[in-house]
Amino acid sequence: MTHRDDSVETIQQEMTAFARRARATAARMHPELSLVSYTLLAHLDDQQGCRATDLAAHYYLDKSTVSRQIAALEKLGFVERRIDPDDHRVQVLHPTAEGAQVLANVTASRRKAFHERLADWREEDLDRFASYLVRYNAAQERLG
Amino acid sequence: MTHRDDSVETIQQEMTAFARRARATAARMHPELSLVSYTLLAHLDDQQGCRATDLAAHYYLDKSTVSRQIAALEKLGFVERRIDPDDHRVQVLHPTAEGAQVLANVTASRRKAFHERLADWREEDLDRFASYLVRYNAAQERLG
DNA sequence: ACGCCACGTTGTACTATACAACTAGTTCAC
DNA sequence: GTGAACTAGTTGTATAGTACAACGTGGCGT
Repeated sequence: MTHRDDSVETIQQEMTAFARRARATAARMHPELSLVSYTLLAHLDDQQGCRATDLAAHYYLDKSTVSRQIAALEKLGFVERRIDPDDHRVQVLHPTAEGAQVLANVTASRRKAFHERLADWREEDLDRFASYLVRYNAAQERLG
Repeated sequence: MTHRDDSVETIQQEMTAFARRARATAARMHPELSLVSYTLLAHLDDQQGCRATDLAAHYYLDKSTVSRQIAALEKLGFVERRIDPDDHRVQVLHPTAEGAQVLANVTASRRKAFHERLADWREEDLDRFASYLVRYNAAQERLG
């Protein structure tokens, strides 16, 4: 095995280990908003509202999955639907004031946890790590 | 927001994006062995056998979860149990020949996919990326 | 106007997971 | 040596997240 193989092996193992744990960790830290709901709600907030179909496309989720996730978020009062007046099939989804508030709290607390984990990293390393992740994810998206 | 904040934000987003997709991607590529079964089987192979309890501890899974995963792997003929003669509560788990074979195939194919994704990276970058991931995961383990 | 497409919901099924209650073996204190 | 406390693993039950297929409804092109 070359050194290159070793590195690839490690990346594979560590990414896998991370993936296995992420959901559970997120659930433990934020019982009020799962990793998925958080991601969807954050996207709505970021995009200033969008359609369920857009969420599904963006996150490679089935539309039925998104539909149920949104239904749950609506039931919690975190999301509201606005029927598009120009096309009555379309619902534009927006965070409610309460949803935005909860999102802000969870975001702050997640950010804090990440900062703790990365506290003793040099800025230069953080920078490189961030760009490697972006590059890696882009490649995964491109190659399936 | 400082540059440091930016980097942390990016790392957070990209790690989250990755986590969301990993399971589905793994399932699509290897329907015969889910991400979890793969991980457990690989650990057995690596450790030359171990107990269910060890798997649970190592992967932060409930023992019931491991019990069912192992039951499934046994049903597929990929794992066998050997009762510890010194302690009849204990089952030492081992991959079967067939299990080892399937594991080898999946490992090879996963490795290939990772190599493709990382094909155009310089060795130096791979090396750094690998060590960043190890460092990150260790920190997460330490801090919950 | 008819047929097709787009958006979303609902029925169904499956996987991964946790927690609690349980069985069965082991060890230790006395 | 016997009973209490512990450990390993299984099973019952519940929940979340997900996909696929069938469906209803609304809009659009010819």
